Amino acid sequence: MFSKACEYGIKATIFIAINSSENRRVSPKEISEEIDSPQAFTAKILQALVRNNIVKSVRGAYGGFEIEKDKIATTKLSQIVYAIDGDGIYKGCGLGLHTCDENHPCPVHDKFKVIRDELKHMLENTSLEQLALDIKSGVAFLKV
Amino acid sequence: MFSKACEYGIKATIFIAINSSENRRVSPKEISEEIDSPQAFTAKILQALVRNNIVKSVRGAYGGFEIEKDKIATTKLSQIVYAIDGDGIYKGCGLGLHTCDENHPCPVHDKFKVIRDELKHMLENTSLEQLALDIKSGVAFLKV
DNA sequence: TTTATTTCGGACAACTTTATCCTATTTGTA
DNA sequence: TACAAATAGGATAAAGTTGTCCGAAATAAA
Repeated sequence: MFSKACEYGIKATIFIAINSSENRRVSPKEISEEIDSPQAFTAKILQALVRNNIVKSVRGAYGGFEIEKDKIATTKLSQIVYAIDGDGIYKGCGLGLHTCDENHPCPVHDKFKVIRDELKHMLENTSLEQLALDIKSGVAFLKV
Repeated sequence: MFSKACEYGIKATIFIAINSSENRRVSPKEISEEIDSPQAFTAKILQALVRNNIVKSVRGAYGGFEIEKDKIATTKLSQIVYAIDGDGIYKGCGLGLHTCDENHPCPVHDKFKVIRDELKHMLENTSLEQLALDIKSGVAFLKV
C-alpha cells in the first residue's frame, strides 16, 4: 500500500510528535531505534518531511527534530503520505490505464473508486494527534 | 496498489476470457497488443497464471492461451491477484510491523482493517465474467 | 519424419526503491 | 575562536521489480 519510505515517515513523525508534546527534540538515531528502521535511510526521509514542512529540524548542538505543538493536532496522515509517496494512491488507474474515468473506465474503475475514496477520507481525517495518543497510552505500538 | 505484473495479469486474463468465450486461443503477441503491455514480460506473467491454474496454455502450432468456459464465471479477481502478488494486500501491517493484530496493533491498524477487508471482499466477489462482459459490451476498456 | 509454430524457462539488462557512507554545513558552548 | 554536536546532501551500493533475448521443448500439419 505505502512504500517503505512512507511507512518509516509515518512512524517517525508520530514518534517526533510524542516527544515534541513533552518538549524533547529527537535525533535520527533515537527515531530509528524506536521505530525499528535503518538510520541513514530514515534521516533521508526526515529531510523530505522537513522540506514539506511536516516537521522542523534544528541543526547543531542540542538540535534534532521537532513538531510545533499546534501542528500535532492539525497535521493529517494524508499530508505525510503525500509528502513521501505523492498522490499516486488516490490518482491513477488501478489497472494502469493512462486515462481512466467515468467516460473511459477500466474494468474495475467503479469498484476501486469506492475503496480509494474511503482510503482518502480516512487519511484526510486521521490526525497525528490521534495516532500519537494511542502510542502514549500504550494502546498501539511503533515497532515489533 | 497492485504491481505492474499484476495489472498486466488481470488485463491479460480478461482478454483471454473474452476470446475463450468465443472459442479463440490468443498469443502473447495479441494479448500484449490488446492490453498495451511489453510482450516478453507479459509472456512471463502468463506462465505464472498457467502454473497457478488460472489459464491454460497449449503449446505448438495452433496453440495459445485459453480459459475453460466454466472457469470464466467461477474465477475471482482475488485468485489472479494472489497468483501474482501473493497475499500481501490483505495480510501484513500497513506500517510494516512484524506482528500487528488486535492485541498488538500499529497506530492505524483499525482504520486500515476496515479498508482492507472491503478490498478483500471486493476482489473475492468480482468474477472474471463480470469484468469480461463490460469489455465485450464496450462499457469498459483494457487500454489507453 | 521433417518443418513451422508456439509456449517454457533461464540468463541477463535496465530501472526503481531501499539502504549506507562520507563530507559539508550549521549552531551552541567553553 | 575553536570545538563538539547535529542535520543536509551527494555519491554509491544492494536489492527488488520490470523488461528483453534466445535457445529448448512441445505439438500440429505436411
